[in-house]
Amino acid sequence: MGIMAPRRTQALSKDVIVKAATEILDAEGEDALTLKALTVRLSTGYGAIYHHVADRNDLLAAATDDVIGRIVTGPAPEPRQGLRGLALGLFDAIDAHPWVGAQLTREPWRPAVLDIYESVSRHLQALGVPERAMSDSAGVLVHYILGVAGQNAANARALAGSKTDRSTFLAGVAARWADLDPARYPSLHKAGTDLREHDDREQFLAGIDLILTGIETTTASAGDR
Amino acid sequence: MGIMAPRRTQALSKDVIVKAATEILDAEGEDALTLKALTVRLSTGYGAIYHHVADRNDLLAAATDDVIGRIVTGPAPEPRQGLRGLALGLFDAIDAHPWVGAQLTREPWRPAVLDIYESVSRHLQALGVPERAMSDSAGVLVHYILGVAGQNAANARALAGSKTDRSTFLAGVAARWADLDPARYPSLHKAGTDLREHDDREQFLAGIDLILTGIETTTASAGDR
DNA sequence: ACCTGAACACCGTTCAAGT
DNA sequence: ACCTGAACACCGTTCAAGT
Repeated sequence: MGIMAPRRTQALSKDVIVKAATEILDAEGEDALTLKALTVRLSTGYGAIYHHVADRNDLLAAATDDVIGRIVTGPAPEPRQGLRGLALGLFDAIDAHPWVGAQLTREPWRPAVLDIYESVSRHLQALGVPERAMSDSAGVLVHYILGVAGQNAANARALAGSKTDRSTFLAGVAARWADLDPARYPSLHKAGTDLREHDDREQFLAGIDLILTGIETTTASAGDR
Repeated sequence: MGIMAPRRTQALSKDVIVKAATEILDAEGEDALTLKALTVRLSTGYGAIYHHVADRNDLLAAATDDVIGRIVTGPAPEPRQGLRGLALGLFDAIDAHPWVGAQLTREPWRPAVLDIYESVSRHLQALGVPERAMSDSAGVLVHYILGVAGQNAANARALAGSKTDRSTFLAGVAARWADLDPARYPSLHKAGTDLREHDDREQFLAGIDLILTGIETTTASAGDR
């Protein structure tokens, strides 16, 4: 309740800024993260932020690295379960912070994606995938994970406006598929009518399993190439 | 060479606008597509464009639907080759128009992604994938394709600024991986030193094959579930 | 070194006015 | 119906000036 202009009590730092940005992103979505909103939340000026952070994109990337860095794990006792655990951890993190999904596909050379690739590679190694098959195997898994991440981000963006929750949203997608012209989209039309309940977390894991089976089958039968 | 203000000779239409937008996107990248740039290129005003098009995003989506709609194919004589052909067609299209890759992950309920999903489903059906495995199988393939699409878009964005071409860019990525701290990123470090020449088109196809093998192995051994 | 905030150079979108 | 372009409401970023 002083009379003077309220100077910040907590010293500004990149960490503090990234944390504030993360809170805005989680609460209000990607578009809500404006420099203006940050200055208000941190009761500071634009220059103070730019003193610690290169630009808005640097901020998004740093926040993404933070989230992913917490998920990525070392090798687990049982390799296949370890890989499934890593995949689910990433899925849940991206589900909780959908803006991460968008950012991952935007700057794939930043630590976040490197951490994912590295962690996937280690699990594959523990699984006994031979050296020569590593790059293709890790590649397909990482691309799949990033693909799902992007979809989750898109869904969240669509969800942000409306008031519907996730399961009714997915049911709405199924309903829209069912409404599609059966002549042009026969498979989707059928899928839409079949697919009343759609658990995309389970489907994500089913995809991981399909890919792992493909890797195992291929490397087991190609010992003599 | 008339004296009067040069009224447009060609009538404006959504098609004409989308075509102009595509040319700008291909030539100068995603950021270059501004409404201002469009009015200049079409020698018209903002309102004329908004009369045919809902907003900038509608424009990007329509351009994406155009590109993808030309690629998507019906079933081929040999199903597995047909699927590989579809995948390669999509890869090449996204390689030629990287902004498409970004847009696909942004609005997955638009015709572009529906067409991809539908086409993948048909090929899988021709391949003999049973009904109950369709949604997981098509899902993993589509997510993988969209993941690669997103990466291509990101690479193109990074490439846009610099003058390097694609192969030297990918070599640069490998070099950066090799430079990574071997303690924190042992797998990536090793991959970077190994991976001198990296053909991502070939790796994309290898991923498709791994997934197809996984689908075939899984559905073949699960006849009794 | 760290911070402030007015100013700058851009956006997408609207809308009263024209043909 | 179709088009024009000034005006509006926003952006991210810079920078001279302060402490």
